[in-house]
Amino acid sequence: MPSIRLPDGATKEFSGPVSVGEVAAAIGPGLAKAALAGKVDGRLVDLSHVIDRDAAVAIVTAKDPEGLEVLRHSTAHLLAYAVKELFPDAQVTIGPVIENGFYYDFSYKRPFTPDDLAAIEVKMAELAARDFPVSREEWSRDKAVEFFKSIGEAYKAELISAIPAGETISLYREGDFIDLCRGPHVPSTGRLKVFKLMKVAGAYWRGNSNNEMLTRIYGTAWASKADQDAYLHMLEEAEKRDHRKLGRQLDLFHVQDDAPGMVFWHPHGWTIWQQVEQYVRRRLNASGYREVRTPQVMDRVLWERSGHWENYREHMFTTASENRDYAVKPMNCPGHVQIFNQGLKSYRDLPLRLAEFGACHRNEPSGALHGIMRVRGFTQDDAHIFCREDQVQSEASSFIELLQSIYADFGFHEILIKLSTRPAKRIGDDATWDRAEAALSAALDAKGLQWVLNPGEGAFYGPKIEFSLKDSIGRVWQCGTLQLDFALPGRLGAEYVDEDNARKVPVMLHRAILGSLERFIGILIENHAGAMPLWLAPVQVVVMNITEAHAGYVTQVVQRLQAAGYRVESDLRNETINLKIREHSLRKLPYQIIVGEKEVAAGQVAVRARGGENLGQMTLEAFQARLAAELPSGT
RNA sequence: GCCGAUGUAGCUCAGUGGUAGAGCACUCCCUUGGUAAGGGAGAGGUCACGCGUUCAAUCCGCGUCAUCGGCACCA
Repeated sequence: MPSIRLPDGATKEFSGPVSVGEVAAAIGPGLAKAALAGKVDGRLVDLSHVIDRDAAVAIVTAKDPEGLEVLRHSTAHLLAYAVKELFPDAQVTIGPVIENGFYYDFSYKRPFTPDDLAAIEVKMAELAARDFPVSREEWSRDKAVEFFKSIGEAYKAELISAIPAGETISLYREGDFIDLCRGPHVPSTGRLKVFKLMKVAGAYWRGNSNNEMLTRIYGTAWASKADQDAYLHMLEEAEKRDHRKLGRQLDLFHVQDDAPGMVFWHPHGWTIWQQVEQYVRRRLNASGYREVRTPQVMDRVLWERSGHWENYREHMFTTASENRDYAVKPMNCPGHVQIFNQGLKSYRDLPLRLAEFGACHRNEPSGALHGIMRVRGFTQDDAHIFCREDQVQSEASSFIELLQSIYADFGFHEILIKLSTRPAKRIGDDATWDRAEAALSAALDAKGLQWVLNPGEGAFYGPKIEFSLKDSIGRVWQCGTLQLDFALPGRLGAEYVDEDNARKVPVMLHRAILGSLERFIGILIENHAGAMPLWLAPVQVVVMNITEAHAGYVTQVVQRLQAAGYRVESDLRNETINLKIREHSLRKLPYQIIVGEKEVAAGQVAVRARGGENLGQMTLEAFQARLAAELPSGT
């Protein structure tokens, strides 16, 4: 006599064991129709799951996040079913749910083509329309291994073999297709109505690049056509703010085949760069950092001492001259230690904070390159803090404050923090790691910050904090980092004289706020969809005339604004005002000034703001006041 | 690096085994126009690069390079 408690607090009594689907039907026919799965005492189960005792039950529909997951998972199975129908000798492997959809990896004698994808999608729709029931079966592990081997599914057999012997596993059957799965699934394939296959890609078996490459098919699935259309529309919008596209359209930078992974910055792009760099420079100077500059190319021997030659040799660009081998610097830290090493340092000199807009080169794998976000030549807003161990916490603390303040000036207010602790393979004794991890977590806690622990993910030489920011369309970018290093100062012979007159090795903190300037500017471009805020905009104001007669007045206005420090252009072309406005609007300039008969007569300017808002006529003083008010105070 | 796709005018893209096209941009001429495209004419390409097949290759094959989408990598 199970008594079923529903989420709204109501209870329903049943005279005997009852399935989740029957509970849904007892609540109402609409719900029974919408039901995809159930939650019994918090556990997600199939609609066919039978309840034989008192329980809390919730009916899961496509409106619930879990329901959408079930839908997507079942669609992944439908994909596998369709592939097996069309390509019987393809082998299935895994097919999980991911953000916005799912994928399924197959092993097949040839990769699938976009044409195959279209055919598979048609087959999926056909199998869905036939509305096969999806049923759960429980098998013994050994029987399942035997079965999948017998039908030639080596990968599935391998996956199941990894499950402890004697355990019962679940399989799901729909039509002629059966697959290992924890479930739950929708009750029948007819529930799968809104889906689309997106792309094919290669992926390594078990994510290991030593293994064979499988063919992965990505798809998306939604509760309604409207949801899917909205998602596809969002993808189109995201494509429009692609920094590579905007970089070309706005004439900011380019890359070309002759220099893969290196950026050619054009005047407008470089103006943005300079605003960013000079802003960060001001903030660092005001925070006790000393800016330095170290060589691009240094002798192999130095890289051997630092350990880079041994560990990262294949990622370094090298060169040679007169019987000496050199490497182009992939990091700035060894150079900074050389500066620290000049002259005997006292504990009174610590903490010593050396900053550099350091241009580094790393020979990234060709497949990793991506616009200006992942490049081979990049510039870090890098700095190394040499300090005593007892200064780590306060240094970490003031770094975090600086980072938050800088992110806020760039308009990023949501910051995600991860603390990565000691990995299995590491140097340094456990007591030192204890103190280091405690210092970092204490610095975070003292600020009341939310952070997540990333156990075992620290560098071999010390724990680290990673800072990620969320952009205007919700994407997360890891930018800032703070890493403790117990190894490098010692390897490169850094030491200072402490109060007790003993020579000691300083602790070094590697830290960056923006990370790579190339990448950060790419993020800014995508975040603002190319419409940079006034303080970063390459051209802040354009002044244009309506006819030739007003050209002189335009030039005066431009000169006055330039004298006030603004980045201003004139547009005196013999073109219609409509064309000029259109072109400068497409360039996403913050302000356009229009000068004609009326403005010259009144000694004023007509102002048009980005977005098409006509602000009407005003004096140049009033316009300048408006500009000044728009610049963030810290910038 | 691995799998797949792509590479044609400055840009966005059509196209064909037989001397290569559009729109925009560019040049020149006309137009002096008040808040998102005024009109006309013209110029512009080693069809990524190399080697093959063919009477003939931008097109077919092989290789290289780069870009794009993933995977792996990211000190």
